[in-house]
Amino acid sequence: MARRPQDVTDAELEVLRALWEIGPATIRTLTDRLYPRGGASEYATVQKLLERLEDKAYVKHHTDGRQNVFTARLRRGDLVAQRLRATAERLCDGSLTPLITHLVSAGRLSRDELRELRRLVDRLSKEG
Amino acid sequence: MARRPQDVTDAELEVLRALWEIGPATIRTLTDRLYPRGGASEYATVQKLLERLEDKAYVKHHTDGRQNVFTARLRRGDLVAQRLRATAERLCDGSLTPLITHLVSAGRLSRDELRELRRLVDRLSKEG
DNA sequence: GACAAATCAGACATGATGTCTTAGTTTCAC
DNA sequence: GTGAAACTAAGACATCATGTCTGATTTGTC
Repeated sequence: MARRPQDVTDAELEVLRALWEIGPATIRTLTDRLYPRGGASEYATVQKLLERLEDKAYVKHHTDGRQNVFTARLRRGDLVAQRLRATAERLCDGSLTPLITHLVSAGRLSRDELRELRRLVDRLSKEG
Repeated sequence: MARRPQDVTDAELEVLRALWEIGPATIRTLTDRLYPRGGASEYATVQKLLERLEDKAYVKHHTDGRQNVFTARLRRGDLVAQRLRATAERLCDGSLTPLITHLVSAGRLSRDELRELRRLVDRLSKEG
């Protein structure tokens, strides 16, 4: 049982969320957003988090003039997918169906959401 | 950003899985299953994992004669639910609908699974 | 009592994670 | 060109989760 690092850490996720919301941004912009009234150390923290995210290929950057602009290479949905797959893998032998069943029956869906879901199922049934 | 411990660790999950499969069991039984040809130290490892699981109220035990028998207090589905809720919380502002949509459209469901899902949706629509 | 098996209690190493420091570089205003 | 301000680069650091392991103690059996 070797310990495995988390794919995206809590702090890293906050950075990603910020990038998703405001799009490509500099470290300064991100720092101001994530740590209002933050100083040099918070800046360095964000920098380190971005560096680690870049190591994991979840973020890329290019240089614009004097500063680096960071961009997410991963959409929110991609991360959702990844987490769902991980859960299915470790808990349901890789099958996604139990997740769906659980979500639909316990998800407390509104009437509209149910209608939406039915449309989706109908479409997939026809395609299949 | 304080670091938060994982709710159920990888090694702990292995113990839980074993409990789910074979039902209430002694440390010895679990150790033999999880660490074949394991010795005293592996026994102690399993014991420690069970202790931590019990701290989290995911496992309970009672004494049977001289030995302790451990039982899961959490079903597999409960843990699935918990993880899904956590994912929704951190990635979708708490809403489960995006998870469902993603799973259904990307889940590569078979015809039977789709039929099953449609039945479920129909039933919920009527109830709602 | 002696032996075996189980429990209890806690030490320990490793590494992930969030934070922070320092030094160096670039840019601009005056 | 000098100083200030802003950014980058590189890495140190403390904390603590996690998996593993050791030793002592208890309990039951022959």
